[in-house]
Amino acid sequence: MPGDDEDLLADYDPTAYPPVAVTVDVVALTLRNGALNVLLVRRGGPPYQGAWALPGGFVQAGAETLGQAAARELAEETGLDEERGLARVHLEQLGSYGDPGRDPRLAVVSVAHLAFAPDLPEARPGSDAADARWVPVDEAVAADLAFDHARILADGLERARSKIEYTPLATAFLRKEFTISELRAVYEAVWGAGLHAGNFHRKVLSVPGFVESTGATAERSGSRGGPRARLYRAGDARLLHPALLRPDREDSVR
Amino acid sequence: MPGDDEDLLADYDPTAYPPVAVTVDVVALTLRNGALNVLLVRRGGPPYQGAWALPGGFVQAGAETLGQAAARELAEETGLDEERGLARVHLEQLGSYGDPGRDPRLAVVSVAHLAFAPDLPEARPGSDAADARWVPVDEAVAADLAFDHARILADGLERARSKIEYTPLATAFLRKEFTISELRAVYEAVWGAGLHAGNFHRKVLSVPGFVESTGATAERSGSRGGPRARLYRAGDARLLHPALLRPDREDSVR
DNA sequence: TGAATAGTGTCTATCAGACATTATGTC
DNA sequence: GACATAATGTCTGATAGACACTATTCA
Repeated sequence: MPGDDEDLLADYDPTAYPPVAVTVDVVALTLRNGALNVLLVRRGGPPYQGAWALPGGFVQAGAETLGQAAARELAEETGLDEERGLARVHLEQLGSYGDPGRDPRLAVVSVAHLAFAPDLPEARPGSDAADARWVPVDEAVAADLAFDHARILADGLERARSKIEYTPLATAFLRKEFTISELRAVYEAVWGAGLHAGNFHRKVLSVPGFVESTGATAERSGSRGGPRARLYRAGDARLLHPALLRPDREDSVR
Repeated sequence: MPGDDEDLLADYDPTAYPPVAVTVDVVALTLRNGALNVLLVRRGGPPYQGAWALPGGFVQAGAETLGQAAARELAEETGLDEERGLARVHLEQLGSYGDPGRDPRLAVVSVAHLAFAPDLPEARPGSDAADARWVPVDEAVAADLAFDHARILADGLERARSKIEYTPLATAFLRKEFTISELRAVYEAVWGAGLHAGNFHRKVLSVPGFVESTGATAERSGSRGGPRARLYRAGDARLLHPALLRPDREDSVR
C-alpha cells in the first residue's frame, strides 16, 4: 500500500509498481443455422488448460491500438484478413476486467471487445489454442468458461441485445443484401423471442435510413413457400429513430 | 512484431512483452450553480506539467478492482470518503484508451470511469496535483487537456447525456430529496437544452419507479416566486420505461 | 400587483401491437 | 391443393409534445 511519497514517485517511475499485463478478449457473435453463436477456443496450456475460453491474447503495447489488437486476435482464430471479410465485421469495445486474482499467474487487465460478424467459415485454432469453434450461445453460457469469461460473455450478450435496439448493427450479421425476414431472424436470434412478421416489416421500413431497397428480389423464396422477398441493404443511419424496443422485460426493470 | 513462436512463449511468460502501465481516469460530473461541471486537476509534474487533466492515477494491480481504483482517485481529489458522500456517488466504467503514444513516457492503458455526484464541497488537490477544481464543462471542453483527455471527456459527456435517457441516474446529481424542477434542471444542464416544464413533470411522474413522493413539501419556493413544490426521492427503477428521449437530434443520427 | 413557478387538463400526431387480408411461392 | 410466407391494411390504446389554465408564492 503506497503512501503519498510513493505515489509521487510512481508518477515519475510507474514501473515501480508490480507488473500488469494487458490483454484483449473478444466476444465474437454470428448467426449459424438461425441461432446466435459465439467463437470459443479451447486453451492449449495452463491455466485452465483444456477449458473453453474467449479468444484473446496479450496486447503489443505501444505498437497497436486496443481495437487493432482485438481485430488481430479475431483474425487469428477465424482465418479472416482485411480483404477477406474482416473489414465487414463490426468491432467495438465492451469493457475492461481487472479484478484481483482473475488470472492466477499475474495481474491481468483484459479489455474485452464485442464483434458482430456475418456467417463465417468454420473457425481454425490460432497458435496458442488447441481448438476453435463457433458455439451456440446457450451452450456457451452453460459451459464452464476459463477465467471470468462467463461474465464477459454475459455482458457482451446484454450489450448486443441492447445495441440492436437503437442502432442498425443487426445488419452486420447479414450479407450485403438481405431480406426483411432475414433481418427479423437476426433480432429473434439475438433477443431469443419471436417477433410479429407483419409489424416488424412495416416498422423496419418506417425507420429512416435503416435499410434501403436494392430494387431486386431474392432468387428463391423460403424453403416452405411464399413469394420472393425484396432485397435491401443497410442504410446510412447510425441510430434508429424511433428505436426497435425489445418486447416487454418488466422483470429486468427493477 | 513477435512471430508465432514468440506468441506461444508469451502465453507462459507474458512479462516478455514491453512493460505496460494501467491507470484509471475519472470523468466526475456534478451540478454547480445550475451548470454541469467536471473535476479537473492541474498536473504538478511532467509530462504536460501545468496542464489541466482528468483526475487519475496508476492502478494498484492485483490489490484493488478497477472500480475501487477509480473511487480511490476520486476520493483523493474531492476529500470524500466512504462515510462522507462517496457512497452516494454513482461510478461506472466508461471505456479504455490505449492508443500508442498517448503517454510519451511509456505504454499506458487508461481505464476511464464516469461519476455522477451531488453538489460537492470545493475540490482539493491530491498528492500529485498542483491544483484541483470543478470546471464548467463548456470551459473544460474548450481547454487543452493533457494526454487524450479531451476525447475521454467528450465520450464521458455523451455517455452521461445518453444514460439519463433510459436510467434514473439523473437523481444521482441531487440530494436525497428533490423537487421535479430540480430534476428538470439536471436534464437541462446535461443535455444543454430547455425542456417544457409541464410536460416534463407529467412524464416523470408517469414512469413507474422513477421517483416516489415523500409526502413533504419544499420549505421555500423558488427565488422568483411560485408555489412550494412537492418533494420526491429516487424510486426503485433501474431502467426508465418508457425512456425520456432527448429533444430532436436529427443531425447526429446519420 | 406583477411575475414566475407548480401542477393539471386538453388536443393532436405518431407509434406499437393485435389482427386481418391478399398475393405468391414451395412441397 | 395445402400451407407457409411477403407485404399491406385496419384498428386500438399509449405516448410525446404543443398549448392552455389555475393556484400559489416572492419581490
